Amino acid sequence: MPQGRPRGFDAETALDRAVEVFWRQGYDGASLSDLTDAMGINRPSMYAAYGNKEQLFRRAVARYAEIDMAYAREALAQPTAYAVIERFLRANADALTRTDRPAGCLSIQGGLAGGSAAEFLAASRLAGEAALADRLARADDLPAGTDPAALARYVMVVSEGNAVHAAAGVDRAGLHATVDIALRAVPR
Amino acid sequence: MPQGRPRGFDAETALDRAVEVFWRQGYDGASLSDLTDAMGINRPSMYAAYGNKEQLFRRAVARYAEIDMAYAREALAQPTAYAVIERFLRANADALTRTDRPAGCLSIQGGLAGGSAAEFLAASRLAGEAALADRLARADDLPAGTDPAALARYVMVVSEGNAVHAAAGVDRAGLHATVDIALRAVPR
DNA sequence: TTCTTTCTATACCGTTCGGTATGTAAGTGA
DNA sequence: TCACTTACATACCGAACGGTATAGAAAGAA
Repeated sequence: MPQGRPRGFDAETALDRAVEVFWRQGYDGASLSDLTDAMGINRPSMYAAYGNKEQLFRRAVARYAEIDMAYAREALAQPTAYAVIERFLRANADALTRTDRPAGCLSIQGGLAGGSAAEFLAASRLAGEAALADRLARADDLPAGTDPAALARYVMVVSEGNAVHAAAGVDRAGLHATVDIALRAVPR
Repeated sequence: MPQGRPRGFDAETALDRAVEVFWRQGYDGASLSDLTDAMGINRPSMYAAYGNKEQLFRRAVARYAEIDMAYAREALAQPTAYAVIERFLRANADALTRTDRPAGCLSIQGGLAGGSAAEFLAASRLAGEAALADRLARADDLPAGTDPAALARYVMVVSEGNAVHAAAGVDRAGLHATVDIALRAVPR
């Protein structure tokens, strides 16, 4: 059977551009024209390749998790609970203030109020929190009586608060100063 | 000079309804129809009374700060730095999970990505942070070497992270458990 | 009552939204 | 070379957006 004309753009490269637009403008704030302009393709190509705006967003979030949140998986591989948390919060502070990326993080900037995008992002954040709680529960170096789920939630709260601050323009040193204080609450 | 027909609604009551809509749906997510329906007025009355959507939002944020963030001013009046912080974070956790109000806080739900609403909210949050930093700088019970601005930023990070969590459905006990941990980082 | 002023109601404005129909260009397999 | 399949480009769709023109209704002052 004939193959047909091949696609004239790279789907992953175009997705990377979409990530940036959603990151900077949020799900609702990113119009199809904004997206397709940045992706260098036109509307029907986007619909053919990704489905619709919401599916494009989900793909963008998955790509973001794979690329821009790789540091989180590295942090989970640290040997002690304290090292996991410190590494996560430090790398998070750096990721929130990369000069070649929008400030803050896609999960927060994408949208918090109403809509399916907000629900999807909230669920994925809580999944990350659960993964951290699992890792902390498996650590053998936490003091007896430490609640791994509560500690994981605290760490995520700090990272989300830092994301809000980064989006408001607080610089890298400011975020790390917050991490300095936050780490004092972590048992070791 | 003649007075003209008096307004048929109470401007503050209508504003309270607008606060709820913005809180639940965000600035962009709240359409004029959503707003005027909830306020019980029609479009021209809204424009005559408040100016336009953005000015209505600013009035709503001011009203929110006056009513729903009164706890913050009470917290600043506590006698010691530690008491100020503990009271603020506890009352914040309660405010984020009131059953008669949307979950989370208007300042975060209103919008974080792009647009003048996000900038306005970010500036008002930083103003609150500055007020807390001022109060902490005036405290005489903080250990020498404590940076009041950094500590204030940490406290705001925790409150913002908790707001994100509350919007994602975490309950009051969960937020207070985070505050339990967060307070361990506060010098006393 | 009459005049003046302001509020209210309806209907509408141009623009932008997410999404799609349609015709044409560009490749592959026979 | 020809048939076939798929991608691309343009132009368009109905709906919803923020905002407003216009006309009628209601109150106080004279």
